[in-house]
Amino acid sequence: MDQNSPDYEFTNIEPTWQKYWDEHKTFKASEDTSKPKYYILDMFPYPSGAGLHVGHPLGFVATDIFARYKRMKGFNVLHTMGFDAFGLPAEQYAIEHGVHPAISTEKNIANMRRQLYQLGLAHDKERSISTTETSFYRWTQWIFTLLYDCYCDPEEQKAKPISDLLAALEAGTVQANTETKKIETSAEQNADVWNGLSDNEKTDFISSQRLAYMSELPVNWCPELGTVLANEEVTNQGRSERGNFPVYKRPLHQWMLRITTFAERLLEDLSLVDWPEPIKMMQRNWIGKSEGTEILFELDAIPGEKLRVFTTRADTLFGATYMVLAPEHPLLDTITTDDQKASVETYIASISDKSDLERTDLAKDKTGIFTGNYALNPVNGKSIPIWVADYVLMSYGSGAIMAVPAHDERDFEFATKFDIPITQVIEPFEKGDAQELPYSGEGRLINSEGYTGMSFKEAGLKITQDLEEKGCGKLSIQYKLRDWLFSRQRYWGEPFPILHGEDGEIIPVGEDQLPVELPPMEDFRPRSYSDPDTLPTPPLGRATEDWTSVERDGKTYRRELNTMPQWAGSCWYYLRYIDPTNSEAFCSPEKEKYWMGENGVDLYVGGAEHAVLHLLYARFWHKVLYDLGHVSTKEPFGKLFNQGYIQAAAFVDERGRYAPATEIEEKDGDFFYQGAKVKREFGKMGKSLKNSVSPDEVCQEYGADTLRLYLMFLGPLESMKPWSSKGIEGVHRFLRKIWREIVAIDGKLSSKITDGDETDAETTRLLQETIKKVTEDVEALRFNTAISQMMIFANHLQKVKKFSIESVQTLLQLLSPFAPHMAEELWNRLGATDSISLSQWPSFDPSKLETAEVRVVFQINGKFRGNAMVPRDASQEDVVKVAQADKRVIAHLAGKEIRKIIYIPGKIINFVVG
RNA sequence: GCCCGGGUGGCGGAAUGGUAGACGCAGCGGACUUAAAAUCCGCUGACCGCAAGGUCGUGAGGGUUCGAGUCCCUCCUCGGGCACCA
Repeated sequence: MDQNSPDYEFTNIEPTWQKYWDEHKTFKASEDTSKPKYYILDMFPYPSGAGLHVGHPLGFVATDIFARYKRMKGFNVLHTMGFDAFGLPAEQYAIEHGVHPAISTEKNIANMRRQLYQLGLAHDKERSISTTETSFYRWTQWIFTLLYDCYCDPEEQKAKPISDLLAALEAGTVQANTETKKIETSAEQNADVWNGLSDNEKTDFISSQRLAYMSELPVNWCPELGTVLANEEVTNQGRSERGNFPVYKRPLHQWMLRITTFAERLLEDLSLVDWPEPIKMMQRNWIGKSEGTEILFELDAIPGEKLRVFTTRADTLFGATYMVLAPEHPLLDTITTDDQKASVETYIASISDKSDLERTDLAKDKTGIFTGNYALNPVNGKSIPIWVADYVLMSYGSGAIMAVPAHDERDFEFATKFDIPITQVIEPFEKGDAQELPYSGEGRLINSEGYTGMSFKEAGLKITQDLEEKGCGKLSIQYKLRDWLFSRQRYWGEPFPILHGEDGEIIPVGEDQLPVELPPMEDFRPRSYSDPDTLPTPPLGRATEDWTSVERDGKTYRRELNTMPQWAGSCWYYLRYIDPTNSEAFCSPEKEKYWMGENGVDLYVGGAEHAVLHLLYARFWHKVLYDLGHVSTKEPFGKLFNQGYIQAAAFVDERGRYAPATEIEEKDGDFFYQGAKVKREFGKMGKSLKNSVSPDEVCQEYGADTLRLYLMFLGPLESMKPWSSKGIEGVHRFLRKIWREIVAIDGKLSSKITDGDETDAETTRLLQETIKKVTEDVEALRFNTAISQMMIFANHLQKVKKFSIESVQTLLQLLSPFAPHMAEELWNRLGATDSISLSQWPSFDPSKLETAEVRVVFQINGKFRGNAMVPRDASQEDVVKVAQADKRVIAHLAGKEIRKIIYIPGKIINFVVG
């Protein structure tokens, strides 16, 4: 394709209109309450050093089209884009390129802004922000102090200020249980317990309730990255998502966010949002709610001490033939008998050396050892041996289980290996169903004394009830979700607004002292280690004394040296778009109410890779802000849409190396690089597969309008599809076709255009159909079929001799969200003085869609045998007559008896024959 | 292993239970041109047939229905998620 085609000069047109929109602030969003609002959002992009490839704009173009459409439909649209520029990827890029992240980040943002600009996106540029700006992260820090100053009220399941808790404790309306670290409510008011506590105990208890807290817990320590990572940032191979380095569990003192207290609401409120079902499912699985029974087992040799387990199958209690403790279980030492002490210690040592990877994936074989001690089954007093095994996890339930080998695959495997008895207590309802053990299905109880014969469901409830009466059991709910590890030992992140006193006192930096700015540091690199036993050292520890040390009321404090993780900024950026320059608040309440409306963000588009991480974290923060009255919706993102990835062909040679996709020659279905045969595969576009296609190249060669159109024409937005530069000619031809129908070779308007109403009936009908189809398709984000329909109409215009200016103006309006530059240019040449982007979306007249005649298909036994035009309101009799006069129908009916006739007016007439 | 989402021409993909393959790419033939590019017209699922037309055809096999790519059951296969969560 020659970019200097004499007719359609997109190289001039596109920059002209981009400048026009800029200068006229065409897409500036303001709080115009006379119009309904529409808030459309793209997932927060990270400004990669590699720049965009054509896969990135897929979602950006989709939201742009939809936003432009909504604007033309009369909505006040908020659509902008900022940059998630803090975090590991940005910092790793800086390290790899030997640049300071502040510099590389700024450069990468500038490049990305340029790339986005040339796509003609209708963003409100004045609302663009970056998480690395102090005016932004001061509010990230502010929200952190809110989390620090809050607890979750167990009754109301609601975040409230710590001062409320203190007041309640002092008034005695709630009690502090210092054992379980739980807030308990009791009938009578009693402040004695609280008043009896020492100051330290009080502080400890309060800390144990804060939504942001410090804790020493086994965390994911990645020595090579020099930082700890959240569970979500560790692959199931036990390596870091970024860099694929080994990760070790180490108990370290870290900041955590108590997201677990919101587990139930995060689960429940999924019903409030319009999200793809698979994403909701992933969140449900991640939260992992499980209803069951908590059972207390007395210990044979240790009176008074009890072992707490959680089970979802209380009905199988009579089948519990052994117990298992997690290796980290606090009672393990107490329980282990003297003769077993040595072997247990050897066992613990053998597994503590293992990484998570070895403990889970590779260790298919169960390991464990007997502790020497026994527990008593509360239903029958039988003693049950207690083992320790690493297949039980300390982090779930109580870190101990009752093992029922007959009805649990894992327990069965373990029992078989260690010769532990297996007692069947459930048999299938239908005898003859899978009798083989382990059987984990439904059934009725056997070998269970008084419960024998009951259905498993009934028995589960009854046993739980009976245990509860005896005080050794109760219904219980467990979640897989863990608290969120929130600190990183890295430089490029938001500093914590926290000060540490010499005596261990922790105080937040006051609101008037925010932001705590990241100190400029030459040496920002993390210390990385190959020895997993080294402790992390945050780079901020090397900042100058005047930053790390702070005076408050005559006391010296040390700043928190960790930084926040990547996810912090993306938890609330959508609220800042609403009021990006506010220096008094993160967002003004009035603007928040207007733009968030009833359901929050009206459309949120992004990849499915954020299904649990970002979306769960952001929902959590939003709920806290909601509880504290800072936002007005329960959920941040009312509707979510996942766009599919764009894949591209990549070519591997014999030695497994990737050859540049641009230099591949194809011959008879085989592919060659420099004469050598290579194999084709498909993968995510990127540097490593050497198959990136930059939007810059495509824009230069075909223009942004063509790229936008092609990205949308490739296939359904939600599905994964391969990029091929071949097909792009098609949509480019379509645009040029429209151009030529409107502009003659001499640059004047085409002589085919007539003034006044459309005179051609078919053009009128097809235009109506096109308005209808495009409107419905855009509304449902089916951009590919909307484009097809416009192609059909353009092909029609080409065939007719004349068409009205009005018809073609309407077409341009339909086209304008997709190819805005060309649409503006032609709209302008047709005489308009205002932007097409501000014109009103065409509506269709259903009555004009109806034709006097309709095509009815003839079928014999459901098989197509012909068709004919009949009057729209033709009766069955009339249609039968027409059909029976058809040659093919006659042939197929010959000698057969008509048993039945099915007539669907305007569609088919079907003869059922014998 | 469990839970989702797919499988339709040479390719990307269209089809409220009602003509499978819209639209586009690629391919073939033609027009225009000194020639090319661009553009336009025609053909293009497979097989049989001069044609009219017929038979088959949406991963495989069964079923429901007058009629199934579409609904139900079983299986194969690709992609994604979770994975000792008691």
